[in-house]
Amino acid sequence: MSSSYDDIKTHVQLLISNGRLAANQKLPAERELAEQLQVTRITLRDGLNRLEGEGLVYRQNRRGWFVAPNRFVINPAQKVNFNSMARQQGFKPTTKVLGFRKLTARRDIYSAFNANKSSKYFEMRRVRYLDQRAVMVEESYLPAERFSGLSDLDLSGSVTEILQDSYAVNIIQERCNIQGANLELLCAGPLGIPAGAPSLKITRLRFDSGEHLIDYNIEYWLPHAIEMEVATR
Amino acid sequence: MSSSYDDIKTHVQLLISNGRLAANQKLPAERELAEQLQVTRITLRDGLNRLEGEGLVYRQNRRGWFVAPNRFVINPAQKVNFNSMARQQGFKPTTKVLGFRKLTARRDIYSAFNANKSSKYFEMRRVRYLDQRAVMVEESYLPAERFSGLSDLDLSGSVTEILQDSYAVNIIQERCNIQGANLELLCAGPLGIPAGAPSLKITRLRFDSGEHLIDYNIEYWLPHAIEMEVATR
DNA sequence: CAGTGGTCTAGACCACGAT
DNA sequence: TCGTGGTCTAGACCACTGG
Repeated sequence: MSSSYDDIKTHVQLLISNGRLAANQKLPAERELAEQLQVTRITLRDGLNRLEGEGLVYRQNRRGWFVAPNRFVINPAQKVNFNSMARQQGFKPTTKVLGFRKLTARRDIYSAFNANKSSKYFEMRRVRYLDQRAVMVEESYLPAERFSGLSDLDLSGSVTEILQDSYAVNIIQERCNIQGANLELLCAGPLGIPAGAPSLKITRLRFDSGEHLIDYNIEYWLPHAIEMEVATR
Repeated sequence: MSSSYDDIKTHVQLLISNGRLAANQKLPAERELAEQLQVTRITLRDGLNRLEGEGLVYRQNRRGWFVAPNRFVINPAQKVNFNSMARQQGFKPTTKVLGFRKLTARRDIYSAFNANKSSKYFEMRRVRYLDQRAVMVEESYLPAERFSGLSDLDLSGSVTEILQDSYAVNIIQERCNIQGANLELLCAGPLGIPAGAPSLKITRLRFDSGEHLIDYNIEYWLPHAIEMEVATR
């Protein structure tokens, strides 16, 4: 009843636990592992995909397979600050702004804002890293006329803080939707994985004290890099 | 830049949207689809796996591929009642009890209960169906001495209601942890999918008014059968 | 029992990363 | 440029499902 997957798992765990490989270090090449295990590359890759699903390893486009570190814990029911949460958990967070532009938004966006088709929005796209590993791509949409001058500010930090400090807007309510979704090329690229790979898609609608929608936010997380905590009473 | 995946997706979407195939109906056999598309079975299966990731189709062990219905919306931050929520969304929910036994619990369980190694628990395992499709396996652990006689009750409904009606215990607080996890055979079997398939694992710690842990609950959901809503202020 | 999906072999070519 | 991962071909055998 032992499958070749079990062999692969055992083998990789040995490589890791022998102390030879620490978190974020690269595994041997697929062809070499397949040789060591006497299986075909396709079988080996099936196994690695499963190990990825267990959070043991992760991949990067055409660079190889790496030992996965501990999961990052996020709390979607909080006005999270990515940077401080990451540091609390012993990660070194960084952010790269992929793009910023003004646009007439897609239907799902302007209808969420309860606005009409011709209304203008800022779109901001960013990648978030933990210890140099890209783990999330984020798309934010904010009404353009309300936040004029936004592009002049430092956009690598927390949007919540920018809104507070520069526009005196406080987010006090959120509605999140969480689902598994495949990545389009536009998001898969910055994450360094192939298009079509699975992700955890978190859509946040963030409201101010007047119950007005302020920030329409979509996050695509590597599904095995994180776990979520939600507490309620 | 068109990949064979795009062809497969287009082809399957045509089959569905042509009205020939409604929700929960079976697709043609893999070999037949591969023939129609002039690709190998392994390539076709890669494509179907991706379509599954997009929530378009789902599989059942050695039975075939089916057209996926709409996602079921769950709210982990609520004392959910699976049956009534499902009916609200137009599904026909059913439940099967897989097993019920008294045991000395695993370490993660008795330590969550802040109890010692020799304490006894009831373990209840159930499968939940929506329109005959298995979508979730649930494992509940409850302290045995507090809920004696539990096995004599009807266990196919809501645990929350049983606790209320028969033991006058009210759940007023919950802590959830949500993560992607691969399925062990014990859970994959009842869901009709192969071991190692991905799932969304929701662990709930459910407390009464005295902040005592009452119910230690683990749910394994088909990741593409559901989406989650979380609201906060 | 026939046909299906699940798993595996043994190759191949291409595009991109590192150097 | 060389080696890597990403993708694909063309088969095979087994375990299980369904009639």
